[in-house]
Amino acid sequence: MIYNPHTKDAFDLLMAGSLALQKAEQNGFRIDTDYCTRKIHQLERKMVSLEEEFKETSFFRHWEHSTSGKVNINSPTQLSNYLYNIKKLKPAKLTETGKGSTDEEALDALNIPELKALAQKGKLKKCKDVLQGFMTEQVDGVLHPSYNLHLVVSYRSSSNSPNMQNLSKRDPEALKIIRTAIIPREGNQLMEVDFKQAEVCANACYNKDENLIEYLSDPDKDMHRDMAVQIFKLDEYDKSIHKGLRYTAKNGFVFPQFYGDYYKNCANNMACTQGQLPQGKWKTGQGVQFGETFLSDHLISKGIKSFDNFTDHIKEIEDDFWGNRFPEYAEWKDIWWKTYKKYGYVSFLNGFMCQGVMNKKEVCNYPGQALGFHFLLWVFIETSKLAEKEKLQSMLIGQVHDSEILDLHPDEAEYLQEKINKIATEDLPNHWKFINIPLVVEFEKYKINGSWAEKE
DNA sequence: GGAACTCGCCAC
DNA sequence: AAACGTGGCGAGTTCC
Repeated sequence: MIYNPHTKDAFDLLMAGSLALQKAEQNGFRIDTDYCTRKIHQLERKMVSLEEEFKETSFFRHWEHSTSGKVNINSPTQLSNYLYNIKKLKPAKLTETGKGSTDEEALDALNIPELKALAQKGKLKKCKDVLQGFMTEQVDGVLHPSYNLHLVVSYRSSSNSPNMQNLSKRDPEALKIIRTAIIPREGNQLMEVDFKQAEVCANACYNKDENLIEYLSDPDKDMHRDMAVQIFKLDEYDKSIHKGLRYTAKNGFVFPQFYGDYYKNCANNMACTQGQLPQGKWKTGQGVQFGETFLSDHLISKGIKSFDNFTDHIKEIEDDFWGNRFPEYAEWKDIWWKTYKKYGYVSFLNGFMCQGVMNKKEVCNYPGQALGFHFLLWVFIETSKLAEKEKLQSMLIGQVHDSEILDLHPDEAEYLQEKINKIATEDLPNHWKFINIPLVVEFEKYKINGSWAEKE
């Protein structure tokens, strides 16, 4: 993979970008070191008791008894060997190299209650490791992560020492443990500025799909909602009841499809992993509940009576998705792939290019990933310039692909929100004329003197 | 005794 | 025909 900015504009974006990021690295994230120390000890105590609980199970005693050396309960290799070679259990799934998997999903499928304490200990250990990482990296109570612009094939950024781009957010318990450690400067508050659907917007700039543009331009339209209605055959969408199904449609169908996944994986993920339904024929009272209804009862009432029925249904939806809903997007993928095969490289809208050996999915995914991040990088640079020019007390401290994080002085909140909104929604589309959809940013503020776990 | 690999899991 | 894109990191394990 060879890639380089091949216009001055692209070169300038990376130059200005690295300077703005350097400034943010220098500012850094303030952390509560006393909290980290306390929490690490507390987590260690909980881990010890969970480990003791696990070691009293007959499951563990049998594992120990049937192993020649010393058992390391933290070793996925040893666990895999015990479960699949010694006990001869059938793995629910295999790893990349063809061995029996011991990830959460695979272990859940085995239905061994004794493993629950072990899994819980693993989760706490991950949290502890993050907090310990913070303590290792902090200088006078401040984290100075590195943000890299030169490491990611798709032109996104990466972060390390510590990685501030993968802090827990989905799991509420892990979110609280980890993000309570991140605090603003005295009297300040943390604020995130997020692009709404950055990568989808970026893709629309390339494929110019009429219906996709319509979805992104009309605030009342919502593709994830529409897909939930279609996938689960809802008579009408009720936010208070069907929010979870919308989430499943978004993360189990729309995004995987955009990245190149296919109906079988999507069906399995949505029905089994997220919907909690079994592989075969469905019975009454199975699966996740929404409102008063079980998923199995609802789908059966709509004529989808088994996993195989559901898979056929998702196959039809996939055909409809690319054939009728976003046909120009599908066409763009083919043209884009042909262009790459003809010339051996592809040129991006904002002056970057990539060449080298790539498959179709890579070739079709990189432009959107790059541009989505470059929307943010452009805003980041302008925000940084603004803070310097106006000698603001607020400071940029980090970035997560489509969002920027500020350590905000409350007196400057209103001013900055107005300015950043203008930069993102007016100045940016003015700078890159190929932007063919309205860009939207959302602001999330956290409590004054409160941590990154306490929304305002 | 360290480099390289594998696995699992967090984010977008 | 096959089948999810981009990262970082820790721990365990294997290779040299």
